[in-house]
Amino acid sequence: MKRTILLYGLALALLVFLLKQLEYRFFVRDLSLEFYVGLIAVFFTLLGSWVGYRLTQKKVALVTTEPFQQNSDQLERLGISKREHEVLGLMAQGLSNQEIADRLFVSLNTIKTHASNLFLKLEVGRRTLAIKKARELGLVR
Amino acid sequence: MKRTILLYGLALALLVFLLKQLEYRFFVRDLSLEFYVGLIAVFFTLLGSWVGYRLTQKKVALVTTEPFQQNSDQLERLGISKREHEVLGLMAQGLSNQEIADRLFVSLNTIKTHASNLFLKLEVGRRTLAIKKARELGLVR
DNA sequence: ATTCAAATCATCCTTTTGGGTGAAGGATTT
DNA sequence: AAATCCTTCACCCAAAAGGATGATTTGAAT
Repeated sequence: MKRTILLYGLALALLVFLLKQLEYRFFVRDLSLEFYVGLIAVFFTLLGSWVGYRLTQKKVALVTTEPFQQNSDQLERLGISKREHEVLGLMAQGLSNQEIADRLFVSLNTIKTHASNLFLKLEVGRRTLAIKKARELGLVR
Repeated sequence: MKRTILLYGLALALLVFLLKQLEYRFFVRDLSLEFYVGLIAVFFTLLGSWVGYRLTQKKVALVTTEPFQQNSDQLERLGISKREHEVLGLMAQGLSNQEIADRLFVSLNTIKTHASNLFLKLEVGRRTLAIKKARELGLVR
């Protein structure tokens, strides 16, 4: 970002310098104002859209390669505990309640309780919908 | 897109017009060239990055809503029929077998048969795993 | 010390899913 | 015509998931 601003400033300075040179060396005052405006407009339009492209590209890259930074807010908002989040993650990987129970060294009933609470907090009535919603909210994966 | 180009042209024309007016009414030739350049640069930088944002936004939307071209090969490879694929899609949206049956105007048993065949072809034993695998193979969504 | 949320487990009961098998009608291919 | 595939549906049975409720323990906050 700092590099971008720096480049921008340099480009601006360079352009002003070039125009000044033109002005004194070739009496370019005779050139129409439209010409100036057009030249600068084209230049900065290109620069501007390049910058815009750069900025959005970074955002896209973040989204696609690292879709994980917002889950905390949502987790807190929905009141999902650490353990519940853990269960939710294993659920999203396609594990059955029994497999989750074995993995976490607790009973099947415990996982069923966690699952029920998760469904309440996510406002869904089915495991598949819970997984879908959790993914959409960025809570898992 | 045409609207964008049109807006762009109008903005450029408007700016030239305004500068012309300034030039004749207030002898702005006395104002420094740097002022001109700066003004136009800021204006077109904003316009340019707005356009750039617009363009990339569309690209992003396309990417996120349409990541689809490879499923056909996998579908054929796994021998998944049209109807089965349809059921798979509704499954991935979190619908229950009963809901899928209602949606497709067939009986619950029919959907269960499709589901069982899908699990065989996808080599999974659970609905959640089928959804996960289907997603990974690009068969749905 | 009391309160409170989180985590654990249980029991009972219903619904959903999944597995296995069979079968009938339709379309396509051989 | 026969074979094959797709789609549809049925029945039976078992496993998994889900809903409701209550209880115990533990750790953190008040």
